[in-house]
Amino acid sequence: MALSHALLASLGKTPASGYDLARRFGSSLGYFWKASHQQIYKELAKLSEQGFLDVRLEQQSKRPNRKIYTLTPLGESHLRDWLQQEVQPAESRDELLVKIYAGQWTHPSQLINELQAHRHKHQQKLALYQSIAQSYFAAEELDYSQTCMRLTLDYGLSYEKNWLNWCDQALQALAHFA
Amino acid sequence: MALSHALLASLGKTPASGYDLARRFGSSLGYFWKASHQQIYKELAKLSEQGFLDVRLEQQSKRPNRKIYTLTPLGESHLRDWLQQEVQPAESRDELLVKIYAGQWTHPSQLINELQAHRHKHQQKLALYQSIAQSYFAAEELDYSQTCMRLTLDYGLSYEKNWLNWCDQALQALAHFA
DNA sequence: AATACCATGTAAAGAGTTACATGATTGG
DNA sequence: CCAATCATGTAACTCTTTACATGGTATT
Repeated sequence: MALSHALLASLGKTPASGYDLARRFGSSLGYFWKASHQQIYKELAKLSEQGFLDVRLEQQSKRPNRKIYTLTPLGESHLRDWLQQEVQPAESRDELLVKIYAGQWTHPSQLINELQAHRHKHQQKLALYQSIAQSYFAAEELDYSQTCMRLTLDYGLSYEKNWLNWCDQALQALAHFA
Repeated sequence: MALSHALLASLGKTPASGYDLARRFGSSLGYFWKASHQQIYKELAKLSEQGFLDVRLEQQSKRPNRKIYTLTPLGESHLRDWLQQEVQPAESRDELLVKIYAGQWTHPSQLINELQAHRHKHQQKLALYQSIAQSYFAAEELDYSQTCMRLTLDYGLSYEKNWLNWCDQALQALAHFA
């Protein structure tokens, strides 16, 4: 399970609460992993039970209290162990492509509408990633750790660009039948 | 759940057994969806129970008997209904990128090795898709249905090319630190 | 003689989604 | 006043993976 490893890796950078982590999945971690808060809270409980994380309660006055999680040495070595095991390329599961595959059962205009909606969403993600690239990676010289971060963002950028190109290609091809 | 829709769509093209369908997930359907035979057999049982599929036993002499599934009119309308509901872009979950993200806990050479292994696998998938493109879509003029098929393959092609490019970029960037 | 292919499944565990639940504070 | 943000969870359900199970035929 890689959600646990994503959490350990993220907490290895900076201690955080479940809420913080959920927000990280909306930004940096979000380029390549998705997790809901329900999943995160459950997984954090499990990881601290296993001794991979320490928990500390942070009292707050005008806001709900927070549980701050920190990576333990045991958690760190667990993460290192995982890094040495080979992983397989991710398998894709894409509903839009199932729809295109099933295109014969619907009218081209139906597919065109949906492609346009998807194109728009990918466009927005791309714009977001581009603004992040500008604000966080403006420096010329990046160290090893920054390079790693930059590469995950680059993946997100190229992934969204690729989608945009494919959507355009698909829209053009389907226009002949609409 | 889109596995069921992928199965209905595929059976809408040609009736098939669970075994056949599992092989389709290794080729055409495999560009965008993944399913194991265990999942497929279970789902087929459920879909025929719901009246979306008909089953017929095909006796064989020197091989195990086969159950051939066919799309029913009810299954067809169920598929059409689904096609009209908007779907969201797929969320990615990629373990390799989690590893890059966690790069600070390991040596660059570790990441480089893994990137090379992934690059090789994507290269092989690309070669496979390219050979399929040549043998199945050689004709200039494609009808609507063929265009849909072609588009799903094109997605697979661009997806793998995108991965190769990113792997090369990542390998180059990490070479400075190895 | 060993491996791969054909062809079907069951069972258990793990991962992920959706719905429900609470309650104060801040901004428009 | 309404919506969003902060902050944590539980419960039920669905989907996916992994392990187990069987047994004949064809190929190297």
